[in-house]
Amino acid sequence: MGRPPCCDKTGMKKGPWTPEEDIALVAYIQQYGAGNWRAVPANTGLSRCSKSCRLRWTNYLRPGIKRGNFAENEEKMIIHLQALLGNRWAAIASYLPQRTDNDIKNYWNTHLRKKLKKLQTGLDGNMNDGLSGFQQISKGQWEKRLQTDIHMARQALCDALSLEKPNNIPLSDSKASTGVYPNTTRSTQSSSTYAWSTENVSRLLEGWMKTDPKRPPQTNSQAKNPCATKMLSPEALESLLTFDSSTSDTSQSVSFEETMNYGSDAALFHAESKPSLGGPVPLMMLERWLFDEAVAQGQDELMDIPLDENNELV
DNA sequence: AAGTTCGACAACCGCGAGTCC
DNA sequence: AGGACTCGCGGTTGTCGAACT
Repeated sequence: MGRPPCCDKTGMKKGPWTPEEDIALVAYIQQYGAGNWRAVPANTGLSRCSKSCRLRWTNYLRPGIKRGNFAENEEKMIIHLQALLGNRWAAIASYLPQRTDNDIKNYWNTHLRKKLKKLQTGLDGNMNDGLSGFQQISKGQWEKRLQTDIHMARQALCDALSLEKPNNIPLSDSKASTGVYPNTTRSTQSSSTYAWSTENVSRLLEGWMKTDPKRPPQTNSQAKNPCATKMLSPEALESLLTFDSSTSDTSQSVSFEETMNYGSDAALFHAESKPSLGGPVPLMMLERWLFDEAVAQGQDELMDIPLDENNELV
């Protein structure tokens, strides 16, 4: 007997999600929390596979995620982490707040891989060190890095458990609470309108997380998924349907520091999808470690990849 | 202007790990 | 102990607009 399908595929809708579907999903998760995905299609009336619902939530609707507009430091982090961890996108994403593994994976495949290939070609023309040398990390160095990685993960977990709040990093400004994240993707595509709607759903969720002073008792799933503590109000639903993208600042960019300083609720959401490290990782420490490692190996070329104002290789 | 190719991203698929009974 | 089930991850494909011919 083969493995049964995760859900009955017959009659299941595929392809891009509509705003109505998103709203239905968000409303359900607001009420019952994320989890038990198998029950989601039945309870929401969505003709979507449970896996599709989970993916949609974790990658796009979940509050606290940022999309597109990778900062220079984020780019460098991804490059280093990819060299260190390989294509373990979930692990890489755990070091980058607000970024999903899918987003990082796509960014790597569409941007960074090409850049590095280009760079590597250029370096190979000169000598056999640089990037190629960076990738030829000895076994001992890999083990050392792995040990450090584990140590840091453990440290982060201890920190997270010892703190009253999951994240003691204060909000640097009102961006997170107001949800004014930079518009990032598909600005030129027809689906950009809907991309805005998706972001708005996420924004609204963030807003509720921060403004609702009282939280009902948590169920088991809610304990794992803080988002379950809010209900979708009619006003919110209305705003979802009438969202005007012109109200958002598309030109605004978020610095790496701002990226680090996401709010506590966002951190909760973030931890939801990235539980492996027990919460936000001390990124500055990690970054410093990565930088130091590269420098120690005399392979800091990567850190000095010339980038123009658009974070493009020059 | 129409057709083709390319690029970017959303979404799907299959598999493995973990959990529950 | 082991089968059923759920979830998460990584690779891959599909879709659509932009750029090019």
